[in-house]
Amino acid sequence: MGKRDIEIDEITQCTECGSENLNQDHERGELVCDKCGLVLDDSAIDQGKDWRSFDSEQDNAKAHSGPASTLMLHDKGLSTGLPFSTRDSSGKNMPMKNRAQWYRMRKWQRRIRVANAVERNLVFALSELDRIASSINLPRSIRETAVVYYKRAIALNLIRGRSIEGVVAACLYASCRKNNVPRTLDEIGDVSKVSRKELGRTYRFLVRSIGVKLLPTSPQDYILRFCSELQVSNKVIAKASEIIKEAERLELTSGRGPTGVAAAAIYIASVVMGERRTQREVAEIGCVTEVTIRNRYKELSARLDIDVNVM
DNA sequence: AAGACGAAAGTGGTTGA
DNA sequence: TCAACAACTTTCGTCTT
Repeated sequence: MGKRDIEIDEITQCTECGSENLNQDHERGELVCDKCGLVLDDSAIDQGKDWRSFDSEQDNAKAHSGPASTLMLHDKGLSTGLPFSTRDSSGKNMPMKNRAQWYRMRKWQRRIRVANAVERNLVFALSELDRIASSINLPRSIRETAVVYYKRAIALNLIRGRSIEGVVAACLYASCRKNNVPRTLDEIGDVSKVSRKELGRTYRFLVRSIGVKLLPTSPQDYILRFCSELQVSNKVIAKASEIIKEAERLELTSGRGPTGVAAAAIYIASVVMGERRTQREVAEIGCVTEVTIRNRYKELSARLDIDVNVM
């Protein structure tokens, strides 16, 4: 019941994004924003004395002792290794019989440490995964698929030589695509700690290695999300997906970036249904440029006999 | 003034020799 | 490994509403 608890309770809103979904991570002593991942308070550790004291003399004597254990080391900095030696603790030569036992103990000690390393990797990866997933509001099922991929990646020893963050982000990206709720590489790259480029590289390596079959993304998969961000009516959504269907039938989508096609379809639909959004608005949400929207929508309107000017 | 349009040059990734 | 290539972006000037 230190005074820190009280101070933490006073922070109710993220200073960065204003979200009130704050998450107290007692293990790491951090107060974290669920939405953007900002650490609002990283010192939520009770820094008071370890024991109660009953008078001022004891108070001084019983102040903090030694560094706090830390999760940054897999064994919290507390483990002990067994040295390779043929002598015992008093410096005498060890009898043969004991050496074998000593050797076995060393072996198990090593194995336990390895197991801890894997576990620590996983703990770190899962927290990173949760951070990314919650900051872009990915549902639980997506996270679970991503965890499955990640565990497969560990089993295949793919992590070595790559960053944990990178592999985690790649797993999430793959999981999104697998579940037909695609996020773009940019969207995931923005909230993860790795560059878009590295994310793409890791992702390609990942799907090849763990053998997940991923179909190319359809623009259709983006319609709902983009539309809801644009706040257009259901009529526009229906129209947009109708356009996409036609476009796919006429093979106007192959080789084109799905986000560009989706954005153009939404733009056309918004104009046709009388709920015009500017190219810039749609472009921003679709993570493409206005030029791309223009190019796509010229192709689409030409082939689909939609005259945008008549309305 | 804001949005739409289009030309031109630049960028990053894929493909095939 | 390298060059060719298509898609896409960036930038900027012009036209339209």
